[in-house]
Amino acid sequence: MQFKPKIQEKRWNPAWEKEIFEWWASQGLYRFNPDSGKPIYSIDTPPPYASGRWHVGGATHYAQIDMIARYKRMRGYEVLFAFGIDRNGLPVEIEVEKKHGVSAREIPRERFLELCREFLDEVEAGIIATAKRMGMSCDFEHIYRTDSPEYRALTQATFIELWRRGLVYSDDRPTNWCPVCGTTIADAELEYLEVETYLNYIRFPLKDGGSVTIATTRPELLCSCAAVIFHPEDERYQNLRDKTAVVPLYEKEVPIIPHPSAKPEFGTGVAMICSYGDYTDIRLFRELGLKPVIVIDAEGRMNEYAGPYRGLKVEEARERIVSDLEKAGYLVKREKIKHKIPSCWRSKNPVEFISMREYYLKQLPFLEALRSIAEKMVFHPPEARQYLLNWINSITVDWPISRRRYYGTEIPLWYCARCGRPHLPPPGRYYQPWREKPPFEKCEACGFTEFRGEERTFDTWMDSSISQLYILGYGRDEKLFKKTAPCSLRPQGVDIVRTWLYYSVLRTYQLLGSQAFREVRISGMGLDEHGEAMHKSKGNIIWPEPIFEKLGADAFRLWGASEARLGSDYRFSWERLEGAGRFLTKLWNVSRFTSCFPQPEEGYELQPLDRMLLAKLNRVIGECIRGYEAMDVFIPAQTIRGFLWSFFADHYVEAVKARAYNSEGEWSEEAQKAAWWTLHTTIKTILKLLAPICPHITEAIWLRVYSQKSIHLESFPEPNPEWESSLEELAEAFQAFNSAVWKFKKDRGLPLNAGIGEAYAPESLKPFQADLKAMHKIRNLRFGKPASGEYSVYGEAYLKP
RNA sequence: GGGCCGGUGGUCUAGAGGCUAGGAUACCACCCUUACGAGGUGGUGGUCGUGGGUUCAAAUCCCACCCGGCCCA
Repeated sequence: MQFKPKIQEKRWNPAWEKEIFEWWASQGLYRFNPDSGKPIYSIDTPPPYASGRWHVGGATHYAQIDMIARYKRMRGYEVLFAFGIDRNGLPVEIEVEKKHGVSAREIPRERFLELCREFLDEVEAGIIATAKRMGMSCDFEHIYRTDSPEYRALTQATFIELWRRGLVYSDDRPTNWCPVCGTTIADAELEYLEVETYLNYIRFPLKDGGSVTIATTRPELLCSCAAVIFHPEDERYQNLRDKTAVVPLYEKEVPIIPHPSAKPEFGTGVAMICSYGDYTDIRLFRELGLKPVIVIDAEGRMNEYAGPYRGLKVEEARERIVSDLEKAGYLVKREKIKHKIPSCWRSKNPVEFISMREYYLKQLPFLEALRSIAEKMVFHPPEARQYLLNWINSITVDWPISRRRYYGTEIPLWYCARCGRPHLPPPGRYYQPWREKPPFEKCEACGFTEFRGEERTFDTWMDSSISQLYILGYGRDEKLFKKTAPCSLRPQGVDIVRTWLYYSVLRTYQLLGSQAFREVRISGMGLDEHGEAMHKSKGNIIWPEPIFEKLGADAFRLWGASEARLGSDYRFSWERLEGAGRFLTKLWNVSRFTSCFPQPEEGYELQPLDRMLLAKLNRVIGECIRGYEAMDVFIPAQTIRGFLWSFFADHYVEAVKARAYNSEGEWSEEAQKAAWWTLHTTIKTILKLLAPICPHITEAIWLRVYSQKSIHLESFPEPNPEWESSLEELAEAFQAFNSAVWKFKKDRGLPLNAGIGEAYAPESLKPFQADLKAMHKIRNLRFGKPASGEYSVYGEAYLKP
């Protein structure tokens, strides 16, 4: 009998991946059908931010999410695997300003928005192309964009709802303000940069005589000093208790208070509390009930409270006041120090804490409820929950949601031009108050008929934090929303737990009183070869496209799955990527070998060797399910690789070859067919187990050998109780015996296909007698230990040439 | 400064009290075997970050420290 492989090509060619993707697309394989009757599994895929392409870390992240989606589909779910593009926010504005050399504040707003849109379209196209090239199975026919009128209308509608419920307020508050960017900065956007500055030692006279020296890096804030603190256990200053200090130059009396926030080792151990030099100041003003005086304006200049320094920039005022203090004899000394100051993440400029009227969304009243929701959601890995809890526990102020920016969702408000009363439009459509006429006739308070449109936009997290509500149809398709909420899965990186995850959980609770997600998957960060995060500014970004060209998307995906346990950071490595590529070659060839043989449906009689393999295969199936259910694709990737390569190919296939070919007719037809059946059953199972991770190559093999229909329409394998067998326990002894024989031949300089005269194998391997004999070409195969004679001994194997 | 995570052959990774610390990759040697040389087989290579402690027994638990990462202040 002649055996010809159905798979003709000797190697897997990654270039075929594109055709396979097209074939899927032409069938609409991944189209979401809410009416299929299957249970719905919804995935709130992170909408990638369209300011730049994906690097390998980003691409890996999305590839892993795709594996989960494909697994869930094979488990019988109707998977809502959304794909959106996040297009709101500051980074896009910065890129556009750079690219066109314009300033958003200086060109007409309409024109600026247009430039942003052009830029976003370009970047978006690149991201989508990459997503498709990776074989992602999201619904590309329904991509959403966070800057679309539909999306922004929903953001605005949710704001209107929260406003009506009294959760939005505007307030004078110390706000992180970047004088360079001219915008408020959310706490989440601050960066702490180390800078060199002077620490100034300033003598404060005491009201009852004597003096105390304080140390400060912000002498220009002297005019806003409201208290002086020392550490309660600092023995040097116990005599200061209940004393009053006099602020130099301003002659203002302030209390001296013992407080643990004072660091005895910093400066003199005595500090002044001003409004506002840093977060400690803000906290203490609140805690001690002090009255703040704001002395810096929006341009970063001193105001009238600074007296003679009015109109000066902060840095100028600092130099001037230091020299004035020196002249007046208050400056004790100056020291150069390095310290970390809160800075604008964009301009790297120190932020000032100034008072601005901004909109806030209440979050403090919800923290307790959010903690209990965090406990209810299932986290993968479980310890990732702590990231969210830590963040919730550290929140002390409400969320500032208004931004003085341009490319974002507009705050839907108009103000009466006479009395200033804010008016909300009805929810439903997208409003741009800065360019539109208000949808009302006259002020409900004073009856005036002219209005001023709000010019500010929302913090972009106001948009992003409703992505899952948007994809589930909230406010747009109530029928769908009823079916799908809460969202099944939020997959995201660990770096945005405190923003995206937290805000989503908060907003959903505020709007619906319920939990946003059933499950949350938190993955680690993709790092470069040296274990460092990839940043444009560092110049260490690795792009995935050359990898797709050279090794293909499947090799990349397999690498991305095999690199680290869920939650751990993973490093890029070409070496290891190539290793993944070699595994695909192995898979291809072992499938090619199997494809030589017919696929019997009956008339086969499983041999012990076959039953051992199937029992092990059961174990592999169980392990893969366990891994996918834990959302940790590392587990199936490693399990499949180890089984297919180190056991199936190296041991089972080598052993069963003789029986499968049966060229001497030594085996019965039933035994030969059993080899064929087992080979095909194993390959089919492995292909399905691996299909979520390597969707292209498994499809290519599937279509060549097993079916006209896509493998991705198959059900995921389940362990088969009939395959359970105690023969599985013999696997190790079987491998050990094979290794012994191979080593024996190697030691004697014999080729592996050389014959052996006589061999003793462990008694337990007797069931495999015929296969072992043929596999190693042993003329006399016995079991147990030889009574006498000269043998080479390898463990439990006794061998004679 | 705080929290969390990590440190295992040259490189990467598994192991969460008890088999000879498993695997990948690289390296070396051998084998051109009726799927695969982009193969196969075998092998060299480890003070499990450092120092203490608990235990009959520690890579694993505890303490301190060092290094790296992420997040926060």
